[in-house]
Amino acid sequence: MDKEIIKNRAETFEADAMESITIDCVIFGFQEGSLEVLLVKHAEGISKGKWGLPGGWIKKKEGIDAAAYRLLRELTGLDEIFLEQLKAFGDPDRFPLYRVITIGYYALVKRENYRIKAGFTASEVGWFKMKDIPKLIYDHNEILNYSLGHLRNRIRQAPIGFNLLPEKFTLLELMHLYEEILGVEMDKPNFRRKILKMKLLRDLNEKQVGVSHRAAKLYSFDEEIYNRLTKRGFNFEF
Amino acid sequence: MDKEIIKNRAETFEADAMESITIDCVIFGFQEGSLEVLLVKHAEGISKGKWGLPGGWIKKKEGIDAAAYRLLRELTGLDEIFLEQLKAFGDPDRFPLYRVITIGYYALVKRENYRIKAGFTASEVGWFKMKDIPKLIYDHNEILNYSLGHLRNRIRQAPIGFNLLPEKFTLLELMHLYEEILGVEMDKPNFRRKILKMKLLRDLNEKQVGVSHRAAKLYSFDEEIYNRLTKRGFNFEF
DNA sequence: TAAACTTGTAGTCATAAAAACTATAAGATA
DNA sequence: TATCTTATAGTTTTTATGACTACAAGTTTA
Repeated sequence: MDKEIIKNRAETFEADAMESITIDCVIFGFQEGSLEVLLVKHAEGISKGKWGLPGGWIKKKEGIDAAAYRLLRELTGLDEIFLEQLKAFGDPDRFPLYRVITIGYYALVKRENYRIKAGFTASEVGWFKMKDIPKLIYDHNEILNYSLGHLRNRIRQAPIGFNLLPEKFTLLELMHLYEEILGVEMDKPNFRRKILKMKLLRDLNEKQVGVSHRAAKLYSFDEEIYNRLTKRGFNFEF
Repeated sequence: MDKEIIKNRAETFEADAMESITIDCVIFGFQEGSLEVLLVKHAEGISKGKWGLPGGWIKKKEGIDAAAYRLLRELTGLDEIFLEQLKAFGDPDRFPLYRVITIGYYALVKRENYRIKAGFTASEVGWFKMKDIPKLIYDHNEILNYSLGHLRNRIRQAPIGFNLLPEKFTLLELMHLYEEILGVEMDKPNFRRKILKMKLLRDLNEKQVGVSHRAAKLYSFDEEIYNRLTKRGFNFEF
């Protein structure tokens, strides 16, 4: 997201925002076994018609994390989204018109909750599978690639993958999530054993409904259980 | 490093630099079994007499990594230092006078090579052991704490610890480095076995000299070996 | 010069984790 | 009832790890 675009979108936006520094956000979703990213198509400006990461400006009295949360809320209508900073991207030529440094963030959203906020001014918004990512504006492909690498590391060291799944999920769904993100194949029984031994999941004593085969048990991830375990020295690792 | 400080140091510095955004760098060293950090004491400005991380401004036509390298070179006289970005720190109140976002970096230096560059304008520069870190200016303690956590993760996943050791080192020295940074005790024979099995180190067929006990073999870390292994799917992990 | 001491290096054993695989259970569909 | 699909349980083999013992190679001390 860069200056001119926002300028065209909403002139008032810029007056109380910091100059030369923006936020860009990689929003990951997971659907039907595929990792997807939310992109926006720019309606006007020098990048008209091109796809890019959603982003925006930081207000002068607003922390950078707060700015990222606000942007996400404006775009998706969702609060309480998992969001973390990646790093700053500051190549002097990354934006062609003048110098802008951007701070990259990545978010994980449950697709079941997601809806595009009405009134969003970008001309189009869409989910793209990782293999279908087009050429993006500026250095946004670089930011996206970096975020994927970061996600791969992070998902193995902290239980953040659950943010991409529905509230209730089966062990196989969870495994498919790991397979997709890490790009590996896993063994069902071994995966079950490993994740269950962590005693991290809440067994809901419920089963899938409406599937045309034996229904699997449903589980949920409970932050409290995780915090309790962590205090005792438990260390999530996959 | 924040605006006023630099202003007092060198008026000309600011003219070609970006506004509202700085770089701060955590420089790690390792000596006599202790992890140390390089701090500078500010000579003038509102933080006069207080210790902080070395930092500075980003020139308008300079990439952020390049700016960090330049700063490091100005401060230490060293090129080819291991340097990576941490993340941006952007609390709206982090700097009391006005809004400044800073991008944190961390560097690993070989103390054997290090010398403080003559003519550096900060009144004092010094190495501090982690347990002796004083209260620093602004949010620099937060940046430092974050960098230590990051280093702990990073050193277990990539062979970067070698940047803190002399060119030639013994396995015990390497083990002590890991013990110090990770805050754990390790078993000598087990450590040897694990690191040697990686076939990552170059056996120099040399021994320590001038030690008052049996001399240990010297090894060196060779980037080429590592790259070769990595291509074959090898994954450093400790 | 031998004994004692310090640190380096090699090897063993027990345990735990991971990977590979087999088998069975629980439904749904034909 | 037979057959199909997916869930779940269990076994075996291999590999990594942790704890520990023993010995080697030098230095220092008596």
